[in-house]
Amino acid sequence: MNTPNPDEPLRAYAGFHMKRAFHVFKGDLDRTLKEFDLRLITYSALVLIVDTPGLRQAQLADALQIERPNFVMIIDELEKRGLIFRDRAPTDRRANALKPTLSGQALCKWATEAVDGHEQRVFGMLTVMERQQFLSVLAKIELGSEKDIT
Amino acid sequence: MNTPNPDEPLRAYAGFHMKRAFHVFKGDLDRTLKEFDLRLITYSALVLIVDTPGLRQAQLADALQIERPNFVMIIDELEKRGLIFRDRAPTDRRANALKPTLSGQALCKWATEAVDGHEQRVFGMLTVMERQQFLSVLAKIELGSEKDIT
DNA sequence: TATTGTTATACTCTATAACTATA
DNA sequence: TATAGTTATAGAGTATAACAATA
Repeated sequence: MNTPNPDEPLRAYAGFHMKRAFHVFKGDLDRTLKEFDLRLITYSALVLIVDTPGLRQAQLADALQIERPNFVMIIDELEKRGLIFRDRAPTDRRANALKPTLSGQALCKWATEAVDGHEQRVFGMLTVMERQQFLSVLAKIELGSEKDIT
Repeated sequence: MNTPNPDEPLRAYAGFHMKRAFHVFKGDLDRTLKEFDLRLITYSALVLIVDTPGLRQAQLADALQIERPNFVMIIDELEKRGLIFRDRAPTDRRANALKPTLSGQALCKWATEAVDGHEQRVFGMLTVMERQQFLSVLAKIELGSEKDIT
């Protein structure tokens, strides 16, 4: 503890490196999505609406792990651009069924191709097996939180 | 793209899972550090000052990858609590040499023990090899950003 | 009474311009 | 003139309380 080592200036604790790696990753992803005037959160919402149309806002916000009030602005943004629209849910007049427009589906497809390119850039130096194992560890960490909520 | 699959509601692109895993990870780490009235960034700064005392603020901010203006408040916070102090650099009266106090060293040690426990919790379900490979991939992603700055 | 979407708000984190004192 | 630390500020991202419409 009290013997600084110039060869190892940063103590190797995971939280620090996880933050830095996420920062690098997000930087490249943000640059990639900026071409389409999307952010990580708006792209995530668009993908989800394209893949599973008809869900209500609360369900989407829950899937994206963001608070409902913050989701309103995100949906506003996508709707103003004509990428998705709020449809009245037939069974519950309080709820909005979120659905993609044709141009929303098209943009989602183009952006996803660019995101594939981004993943090639960021994961390019990894073997296929390293990449799979990395994603599997991410999934395990995500699930780890659920066991805490006892 | 247009065929939603209820079994796979979330398309598996890495950025989304990286964000969620980081969120879970940071949540547990924040809860751990709260015991010591520390945040990830103040803990990181304290560790760095304890391990390599005498560095100036710009060097620390650079190592922590945060902007110099934002680092001032962090140092203020640690100094007010008597965990570190700003010493005048002998060769340059503009610069501050950052050094830990005895109580700063003690708190760093206790907090680090708690952080070790946090890593056991979050990585507990991984094998030693999975954990090593995960950290090695994080390091590779971090380094990936340096090759972009050509 | 509870829930959906919404508004307003506040707090953290991050990024940039500009000042001061030294070099 | 350039740099170290600082101040002020603005923009994201995130979290909570409270309201109207509906269940």
